[in-house]
Amino acid sequence: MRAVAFSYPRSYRITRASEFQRVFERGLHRRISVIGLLVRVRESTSGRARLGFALSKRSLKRAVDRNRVKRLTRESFRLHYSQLPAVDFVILSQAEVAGLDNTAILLQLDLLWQQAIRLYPKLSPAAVPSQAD
RNA sequence: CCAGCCGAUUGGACAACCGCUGCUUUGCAAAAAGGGGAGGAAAGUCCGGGCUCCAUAGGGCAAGACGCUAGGUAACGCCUAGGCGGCGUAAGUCGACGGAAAGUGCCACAGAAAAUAUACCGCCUAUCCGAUUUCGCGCAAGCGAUCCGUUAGGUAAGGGUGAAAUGGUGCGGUAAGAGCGCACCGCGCUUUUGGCAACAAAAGUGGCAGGGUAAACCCCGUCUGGAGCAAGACCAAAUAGGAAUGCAUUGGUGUGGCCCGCACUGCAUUCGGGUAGGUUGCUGGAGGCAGUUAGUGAUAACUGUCCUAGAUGAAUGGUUGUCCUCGACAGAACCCGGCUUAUAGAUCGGCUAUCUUU
Repeated sequence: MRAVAFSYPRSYRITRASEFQRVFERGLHRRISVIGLLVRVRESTSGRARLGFALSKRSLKRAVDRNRVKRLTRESFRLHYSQLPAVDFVILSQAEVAGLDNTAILLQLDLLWQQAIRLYPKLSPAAVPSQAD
């Protein structure tokens, strides 16, 4: 049961060019920003939260840094998935991320998910925040 | 022992939990289990190939790359061996290392002169006699030499300039000088010997060509058709732009920088089409490892053995704990061979020089 709760299958990702375009459509998305990352968000058509990346070579020059951001974001997304609203997230990078270490990036991601939950309270699955651990 | 040179390997380890991914097995399916999952540079995209399509890649011009010799290779701008030159005591290492007696261009400043050479100072000879500094002879006039100067000529030994000035040193020679003559060194040419060759050595011969720059144009030799896996092939919603046959041969397009050549396009008739998306190309290969043989070596041949990433918004990870020397540069995207650049440390092998000891 836990294995199901924390998995990250293909259906949790944005895979089609048209779906990326939908999120980027002018005036229809919302923006969330934390240190080093910009996120564009729009209500998902699939009824669940999905994640996509648009990391530019200009902001993150080295492939190693791009991979690191993707892996950490995916990991954090996976662990917070049960609390997230049914929206599409597209992650854009800024050059400062390369200077942050893993724990700092994970901290920023925590802030990101909290903002998303506040923005879309109706779409979030847990109306009652689960404080029990 | 210390100081170096060359080559090679490695690039935190272990455990737990939570994930991702392709393969195999089980299963109707959902899923489960098993074992696999970044690099020496995966990088820069600088060369060379394979593969694919364009015509089967053909002719000419243009353009570009390369440039000591021989070999290796699928090929190369790579590698190996050798030659020559520079650096180093040495092991070694570095070199766009063909041609400047085919032509053109450029060479600041300085200097007389920078290339058909040339005479500024100096040196020497002759001349004019002007002057009379000094000396000799003479009673003197004067004569001879000398010095300062005029004119004509000889001279590249010396000075000065420069990155570079018609080869260097010595002896002879000369009015002074000069390859003017000779010896040795350097250079050119010829022959012989060694070497496949680059080249080296020896002998003879010529008094001796003539600055630098070819990463300036250029000349000589060798090589190169273009585009790239978003190549290309297949299945196929939506929408008509397609195919075959006949006719037409001017223009347009494919074609690469251009020309030739080649293909397509136009009209009629009959059939049918290929954008989103998906599948494939996609990893078994000029493959790795071990051995034997040939070769100085790069490498090749043979035998045995192994299968060792294949993603597609794009996996190969995250957290925690323990240990240590506290972890560098950095992430596959069709695949190989190189080159270049980045890289904390650790390990191994071979070699050189100095000192000490034997």
